[in-house]
Amino acid sequence: MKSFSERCYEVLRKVPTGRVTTYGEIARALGSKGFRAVGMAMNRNPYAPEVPCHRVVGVGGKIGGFASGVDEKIRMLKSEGVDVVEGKVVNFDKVFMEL
DNA sequence: CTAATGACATTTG
DNA sequence: ACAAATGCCATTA
Repeated sequence: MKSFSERCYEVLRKVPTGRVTTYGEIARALGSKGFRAVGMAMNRNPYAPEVPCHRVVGVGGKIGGFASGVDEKIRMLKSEGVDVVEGKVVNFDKVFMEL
């Protein structure tokens, strides 16, 4: 029996480079509305490079937060081709990955 | 087992 | 449109 967090990692690891998703989508994909619980799992993130937790943003493409710092998260996204301005993802609708 | 917390989202002011 | 308050779920103390 896998914990809720592992479930998040499973779906999140499906997100390819240059693409982002939201906490709500992940929770919805798991059949739950615990957006916050998803964030907790991301913060722990035991599967560092395997699970691209930095590709998870809030609704509307808002970056929200990051364990290593929001700046680091934005930097990684930009490095993957996702443009971020003012802590928000540009072209969010285009980079958004629906689960 | 109960209480408190958090990388959110939605509803009010 | 922005800021603050409330509600939600799972995890941790």
